[in-house]
Amino acid sequence: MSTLGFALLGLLARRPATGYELALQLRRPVGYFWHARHSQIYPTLADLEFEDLVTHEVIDGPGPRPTKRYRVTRTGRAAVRRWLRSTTPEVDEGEILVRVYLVWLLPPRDAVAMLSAIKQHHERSLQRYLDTTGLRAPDPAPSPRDPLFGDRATLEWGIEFERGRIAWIERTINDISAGESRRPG
Amino acid sequence: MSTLGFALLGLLARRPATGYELALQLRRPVGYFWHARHSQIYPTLADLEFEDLVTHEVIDGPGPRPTKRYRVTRTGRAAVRRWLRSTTPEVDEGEILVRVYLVWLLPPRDAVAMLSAIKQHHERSLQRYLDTTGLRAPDPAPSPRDPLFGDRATLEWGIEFERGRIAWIERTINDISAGESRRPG
DNA sequence: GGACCCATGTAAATAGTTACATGATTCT
DNA sequence: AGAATCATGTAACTATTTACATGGGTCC
Repeated sequence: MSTLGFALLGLLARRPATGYELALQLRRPVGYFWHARHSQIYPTLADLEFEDLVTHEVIDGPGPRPTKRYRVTRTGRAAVRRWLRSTTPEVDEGEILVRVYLVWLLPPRDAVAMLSAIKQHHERSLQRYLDTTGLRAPDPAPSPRDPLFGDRATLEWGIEFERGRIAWIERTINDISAGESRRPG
Repeated sequence: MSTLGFALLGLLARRPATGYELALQLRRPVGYFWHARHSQIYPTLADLEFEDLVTHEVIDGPGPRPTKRYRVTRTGRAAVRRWLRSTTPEVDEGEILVRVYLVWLLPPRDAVAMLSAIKQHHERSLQRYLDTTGLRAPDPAPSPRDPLFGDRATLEWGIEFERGRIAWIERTINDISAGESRRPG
């Protein structure tokens, strides 16, 4: 199952919605750069329904076709949670934001475990970048007409990106701990 | 023409190379997260050759098929430069790193212009995120079992990402200016 | 003998974008 | 009258990944 499928299940776990409403929510991404269009969403909803992860009821609405309100099934809810708990050593970039967006579906302990796994992934990437010696802080600095200028600039971005990610994940983990201690469950 | 096509032209502008060598260079991305596999690279090289942007000579090497060393043509060089100079209001994310990687192909003035256009794009995105009120610093902080927790966390990431990008582009622009004044062209 | 590197390709599948198609209602 | 919003779908295309296929040379 695709990331989009889980994203839709997660959104439907908040409240039932039509495909159109889901498309609106995924149009401008909450959280950088994960989005989807209606042309991807409608077929995916049909797939989810085929697998009994969602159901729909027809409600009245405009348009030449019936308006469908989808809701996630018990199986569907379990499927997202199972996916969120399954940690893989290599985490796909597109997937990460969706996982964090759905972090509220897990009990705090599992949520922290998932975030830690993602953090480790970024720590490995950062280390790889830092190990790329010879390119960082070369002396003299490469001229802006030298190919090395491009190498160095993009490498610096990679390092900054990974550091930002790691810091953000650490803050999110802390927020979970703080929230958990405030209302112990 | 695809981003990959321009990436290959840019790499070949450094030095002639075989498809295999290009694949090695694009396998682990110099600069976060732009990469390509050989199965995409070989057909793209054929396309580039069809459009007279690259040529090849057969050299000896292993393997059941002839080993080809590609080099960029004069037309090809002009095509990358034209692409780099063409600024569009919306810049595709995947494209940005490739553009910066190839920034050395442009005279400093044009390079700065391109980077400024990309910076503006990120400034607009940042503003959109900052305008998403109600989600930032809500009081009380959302519980980690509340969907709003996911909303807030991913929004914070978006803001951080855009700020990091803008700072990085500004530094790169400064580096170009510094490099240019050191060796005036 | 088996794994790995060199080297080039194709095929099949998934993911994602853009464009086509329909039609009522509400706003300007 | 024209545009925008609600609402659902399909078709065609591009981008990307994974797997298949071949075969020599080197290293263990």
